[in-house]
Amino acid sequence: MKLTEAKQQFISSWGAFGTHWGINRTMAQIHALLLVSPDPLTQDDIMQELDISRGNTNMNIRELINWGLVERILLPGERKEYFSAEKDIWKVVKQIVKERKKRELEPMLQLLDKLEEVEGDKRDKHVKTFVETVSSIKKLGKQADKTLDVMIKAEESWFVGNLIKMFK
Amino acid sequence: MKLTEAKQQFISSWGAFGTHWGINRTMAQIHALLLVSPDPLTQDDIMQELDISRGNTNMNIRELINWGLVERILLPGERKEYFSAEKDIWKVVKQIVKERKKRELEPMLQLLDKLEEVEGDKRDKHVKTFVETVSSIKKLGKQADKTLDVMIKAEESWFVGNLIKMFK
DNA sequence: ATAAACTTTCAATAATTTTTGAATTTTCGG
DNA sequence: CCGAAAATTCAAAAATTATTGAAAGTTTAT
Repeated sequence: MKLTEAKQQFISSWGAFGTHWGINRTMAQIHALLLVSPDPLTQDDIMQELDISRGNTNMNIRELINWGLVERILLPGERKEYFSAEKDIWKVVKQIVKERKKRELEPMLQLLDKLEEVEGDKRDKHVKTFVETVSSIKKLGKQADKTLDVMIKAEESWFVGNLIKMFK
Repeated sequence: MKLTEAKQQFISSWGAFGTHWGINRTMAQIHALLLVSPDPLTQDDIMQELDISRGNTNMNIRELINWGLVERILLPGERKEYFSAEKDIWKVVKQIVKERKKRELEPMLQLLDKLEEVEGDKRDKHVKTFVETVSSIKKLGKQADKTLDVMIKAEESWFVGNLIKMFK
């Protein structure tokens, strides 16, 4: 397979992958393109490669920057902004985990804390099932939260090493 | 907070949560409703509680059954089908992990295997960056795949116990 | 201060996804 | 086997989400 074709496939399937994870196709595609580009690209480069509009490109680059996955690079003597993606995949994964934890897991745990305190007689099976369900989700969620905290701080080698030990 | 309100909030936020994970709102809401219902519900019960159409209800129940999160229950002497969700959250998580691994991670790893073999001179920085990116994603993906396999087979107590040890 | 180069915004439009509900098919007690 | 009850299908409609592109805003070199 030629590089051009391989690149296309990578970008397109990274995009499809993204949509299964609540990330929009274009954002994932821009990320993929930057991941396999040896040098930083401009907004125009990206527009051209992916054949998308200026506004769309701009919006999604900004979103990638918000997620901490892409950085803006200013080359001395150049007017244009360049963009480059973090290439260390472990860092990328940690960054994504960190953001999703903050945006999704933490608010969910807060809500569950509130919901657990529902009024009503625990002998009523509706109340009982509700509280039990909420509590058990909360319990697992809290554990996940702690685990992810450790992961976010960990070096890849340390983390993988420990996982391997665990499975022996 | 009253049970009715708490239930509403739980269902609605579980639905919103789902949409961040590529699951449609209604499917997640039906799941949430069944999770907090002490007894199995019929299609009509679900339609009524969530105020959605028959077709929609049917489609999403079937999808939940495909995911292995809900089971069909036939009560003796009853014509109607009843539905019930697995209440053990650890089992639910394992089931979701299992399905997503099969549907998303495994195909991605297969693709990366192919893309890694791209033709071209490794001294060309475009080729080099492409191969390096693909390889490092593949490496991490394979590790994740193994870890998830262990998790899928594990008992909650064993798994959590080991995680705690790891963080000491 | 100006103008060219570049970035950002956002209302309109397009594409995609979800939902509806009526029609069809299946199931099962009698 | 019949008929009513329940389940399923699917084309059309609605809702949601993504994309465009032109206009407005910024920045920088001179």
